[in-house]
Amino acid sequence: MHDNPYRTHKAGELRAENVGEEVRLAGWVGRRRDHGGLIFIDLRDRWGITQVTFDPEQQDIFSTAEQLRPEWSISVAGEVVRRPEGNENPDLPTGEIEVQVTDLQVLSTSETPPFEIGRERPVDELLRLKHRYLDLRRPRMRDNIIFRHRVVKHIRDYLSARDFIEIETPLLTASTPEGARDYLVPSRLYPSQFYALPQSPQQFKQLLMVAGFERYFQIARALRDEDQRGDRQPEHTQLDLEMSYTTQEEVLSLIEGLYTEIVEGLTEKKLQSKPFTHLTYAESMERFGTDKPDLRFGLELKDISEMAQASDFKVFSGAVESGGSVRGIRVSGLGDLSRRETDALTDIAKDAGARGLAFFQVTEDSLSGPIAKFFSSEEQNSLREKFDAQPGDYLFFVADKDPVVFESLNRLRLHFRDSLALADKDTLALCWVTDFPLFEWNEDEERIEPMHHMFTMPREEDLPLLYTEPLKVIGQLYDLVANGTELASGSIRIHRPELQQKVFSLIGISPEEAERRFGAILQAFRYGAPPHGGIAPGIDRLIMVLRDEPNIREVMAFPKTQAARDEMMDAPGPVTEDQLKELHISLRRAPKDNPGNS
RNA sequence: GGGGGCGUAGUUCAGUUGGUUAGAACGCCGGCCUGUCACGCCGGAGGCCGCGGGUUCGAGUCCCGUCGCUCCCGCCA
Repeated sequence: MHDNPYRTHKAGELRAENVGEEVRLAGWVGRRRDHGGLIFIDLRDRWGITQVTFDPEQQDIFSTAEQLRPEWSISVAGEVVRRPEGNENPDLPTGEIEVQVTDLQVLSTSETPPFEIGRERPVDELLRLKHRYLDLRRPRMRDNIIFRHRVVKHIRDYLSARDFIEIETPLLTASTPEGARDYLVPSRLYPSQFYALPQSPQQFKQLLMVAGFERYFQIARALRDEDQRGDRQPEHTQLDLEMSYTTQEEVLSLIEGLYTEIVEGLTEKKLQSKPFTHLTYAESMERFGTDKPDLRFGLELKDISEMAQASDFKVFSGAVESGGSVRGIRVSGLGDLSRRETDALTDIAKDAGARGLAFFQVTEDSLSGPIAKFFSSEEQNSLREKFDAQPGDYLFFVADKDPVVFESLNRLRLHFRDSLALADKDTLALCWVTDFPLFEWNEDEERIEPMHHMFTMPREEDLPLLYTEPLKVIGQLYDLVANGTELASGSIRIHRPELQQKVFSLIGISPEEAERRFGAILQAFRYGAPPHGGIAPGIDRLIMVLRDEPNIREVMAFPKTQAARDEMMDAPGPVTEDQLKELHISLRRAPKDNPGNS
């Protein structure tokens, strides 16, 4: 084996036991401390930092060292020496030693970077993205990307050890107008026709089950042409997974084992519950007002509809009589709220569609607040008991249709989580939410639509309901939720063509349309399709949660801006006339100049 | 598509009721310094106040427009 001309060791690995060794290191100049007669450089590579020293007795080297500037790429050779007594740096793994440089090679110089690499401070997002290669040198980003690799490697090992095989599915495929907007790719060979980039490999993985691979996974890119969020990018990565002859319980325990290993093996976080909590959709809504509850803290919803209906407060009784409900939460530790503060809380409820927010403050022997006068002392006492309320607590209520009540109380609950710091950030509350309804009612279009996707298998015992009350059918659907973030979503699939046809007809897809849009999968199911099911955990969100990152960009090497631009490569951008001609495309208007700051 | 926040030195920010020459810290450049590790000390350079228009004797500051970044709603089976 040839000796590497640049280095013999990594900058993070030298320790006291290496003292006396002749080593060579390569990396970037980090902070430099020039004392005139002695120069210290923090040499940084992917693995860490080693302090190297330059002594004026080596004249040539010393005068070169005086020229060194941050982010120059250098290689140095020298002896590992123990630092003088009292000069160790306990903050550095390599802090007991340093390298006395006897040879210095400048491999390349650097302009002054647009932002400091070694200092953790906020930098304008656009500047970071334009110089992503520099942003990625910063320890936070470097560690996130390396951590991500370790998680993905663990996933591959875990699944490979259980007979799963990784199979790639196409990036160029057919458009499926249902769901998110597709990214389209024009076809050169077929004028006026387009490929679509996959929103997920859903149909391919089911076809792989028909093909007999039994256990498939893929670290797959999924693309959706929709507007961004803090946890949504145009392309994201999911662990796509599917099994034949399986059950919901089997899928859940497979993923639970994987996530337990990842959390316990790769992070400092602790799991709130092992095994993970299981909630039905109905229970999750009832207790938390959402199907992705943060279980690290209380503030659970309670239903007081019965009492509210009998009360003199028309807002309450009216809501129940028109088919809605009245629910509330108890919050401690708020002190005395000012008008401004209660208004702000009311705005949170209103943003979620509520018409207002009713509240009481609990006193020594009753309730106080603007609406307390509508409630008899018996009613006030029963409210206090229902919520186990102590003096000083606040009770907040929303009266409306159920979806509005749930959404507004959910938002209030999350607001108090953050404002009162109720959730321990080192705890990971992983939770399965199951038994989702198969369908939901679309108010706008006045039709039934699938809650998850149209290939989901109903519960066996609910099959008859498909013909009588389809909205009551529970699907074999499951989500994995971590601290209020949805991490994964999956289902047992339909594998019998006639059942699939029934579901299509319920959601208004004719046999002809079904054949046209889902022909391959329907046809495949006629050839002895095995029962199968799977799940698709999002990788980016998992890394976000495990690294406490507030934004998905922090866990992706090359993300796009909120406006879906790649500011480094300057994409999207115009193409040449020739390219357009080959694609049989003529533009209605010339492309805008690329946006800039001027 | 809608709403909020932001845009001032290379970077992060401050900038009073509109008022003379737009500041700080870090970074950068130069000098001094042999045990620093956020090294220290001295000195210096660096500004189309995002862009365009308006109000005004006078605009970083007020108004209108526009561009960009960002957060949220819609959207995302």
